[in-house]
Amino acid sequence: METTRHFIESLSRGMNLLSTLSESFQPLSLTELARQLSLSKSTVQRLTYTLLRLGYLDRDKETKKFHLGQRAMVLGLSIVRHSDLRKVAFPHLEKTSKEIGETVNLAILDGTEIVYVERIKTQQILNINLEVGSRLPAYCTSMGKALLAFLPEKQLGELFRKMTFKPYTSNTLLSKEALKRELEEVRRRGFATNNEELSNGLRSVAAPVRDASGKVIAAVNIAVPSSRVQLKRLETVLARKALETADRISFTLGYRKEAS
Amino acid sequence: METTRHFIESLSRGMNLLSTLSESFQPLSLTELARQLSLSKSTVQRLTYTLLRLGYLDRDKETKKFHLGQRAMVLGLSIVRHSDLRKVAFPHLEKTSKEIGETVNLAILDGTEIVYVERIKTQQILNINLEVGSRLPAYCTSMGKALLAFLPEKQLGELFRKMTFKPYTSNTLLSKEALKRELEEVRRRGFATNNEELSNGLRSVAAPVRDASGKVIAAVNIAVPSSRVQLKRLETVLARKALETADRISFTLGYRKEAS
DNA sequence: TATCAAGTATCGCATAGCGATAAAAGTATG
DNA sequence: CATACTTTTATCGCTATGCGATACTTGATA
Repeated sequence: METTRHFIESLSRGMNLLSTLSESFQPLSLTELARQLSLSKSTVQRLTYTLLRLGYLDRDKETKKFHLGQRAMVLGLSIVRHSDLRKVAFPHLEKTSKEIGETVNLAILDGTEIVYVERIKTQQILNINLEVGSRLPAYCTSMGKALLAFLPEKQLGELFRKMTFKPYTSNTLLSKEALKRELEEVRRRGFATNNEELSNGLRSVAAPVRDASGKVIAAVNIAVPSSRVQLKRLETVLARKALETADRISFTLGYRKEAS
Repeated sequence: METTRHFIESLSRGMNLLSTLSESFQPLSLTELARQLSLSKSTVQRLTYTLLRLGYLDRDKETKKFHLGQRAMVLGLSIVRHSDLRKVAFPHLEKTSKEIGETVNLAILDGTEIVYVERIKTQQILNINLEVGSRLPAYCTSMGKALLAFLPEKQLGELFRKMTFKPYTSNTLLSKEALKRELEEVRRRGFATNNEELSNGLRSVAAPVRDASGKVIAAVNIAVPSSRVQLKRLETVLARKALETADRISFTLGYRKEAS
């Protein structure tokens, strides 16, 4: 198959534009979009014209900046609603949260970041504000590490090339070598921890969720305030809970351990 | 401006395909997509190839059917997360739900249907299963009627042409004439009711939410079991609550009544 | 085994989409 | 208010991109 003649460049560009705007915290101008997408202004003009016409974008009359339109909202809601992963995982997450009385999360990997798919929050106050759709760096989050650990070597190598390490706390891993060792530990134990690496006062433990083919597609974690949960309890009791939850979800998704 | 030369047909087709699949309850084959989209198989082959390559679609190895991919999930989550309407409305919905102890919803109009944007559910059991992203016909729902009532004549006329009326209950409105009279009543009173028109045992009252320009962009409703709430209470006490909630959201979105 | 349908692959073609550019509009400054 | 600069809007020649028709392969069924 002549693959280059099957790839529609203009569709790809349109999707990139929509994705860029969906991750932007403020409306963007035509010139800024052209800059971020490395496209000519006239190309972006046509892309935005098309998406405006279709209702995926809207435009502020005064500032001329673009933001997402109603059809994008409808699309986003439909996508999230029909997500099998989220539907399957929700009852399991809820069960675990009720059993242990802690916040339980589900996330997927996008590039070098995790994206939160679902959150079951307890009433405890945590000191970072997260919601469904929030993104965090993978390297200093338990779910991120659980996802990175089971990537194919080649893909992991590519992501390493893109990673920049930032010292959030004195515990944050700051080099590829340190992260590699950590990921080996994750593979050995089957779960990943975050010991105040993203934020002081926050610990978590995560386990990988597998689909029917055995591929790790998501991660579940249990997040706790450090003041209440010691690292030892995290790595034993709560790790077991995270693993059980991930296994239940994986089973519902069709994963069978014997088959791998 | 030469608008036809600015509209990118292939981008439009790709968005339509993605939208179709996001609203489908099961995976779709290449042939079925071509049928639904009225495109040639080879065009759909290229569209799907592109979206597969970008990660927006995935494909089952055995059935060859397409379903949404991980990047679609990321996109959907980002869109929903950054929705101003939802962020603005949530605290107001929550406040009202706490005050009256009933289920409160927010929805937008897409074609002849409403799409649920947010739901604050109480513990009471209701006999239809709805979630964020769910769609219902506009003509027999209070939020649908609140949205239809304030559409421009031309747009409303176009939607009337697309509507098919189905007798969900003995109360369901079954003709354009009846719906037109109902929408006049909505405009007169400023709110819309659903008196067991969609489902026996269910009543609701809805009020329109306006953006800064005064355009009705969403609707809020309060949904109750018929057994507990008489129509008279719905049209007085709860209608006032719905209107107040909608007004608070509208105000936060920048709508100023004096300006219109 | 023959038939039919779905999926995959090819290719000629013309117009769809591109980018360079010009014109218009908006903003900032002295 | 004039000028300079930036952004947005509009135009147009050009070519390669995307199209659809079609052929080929694969899979299912009677």
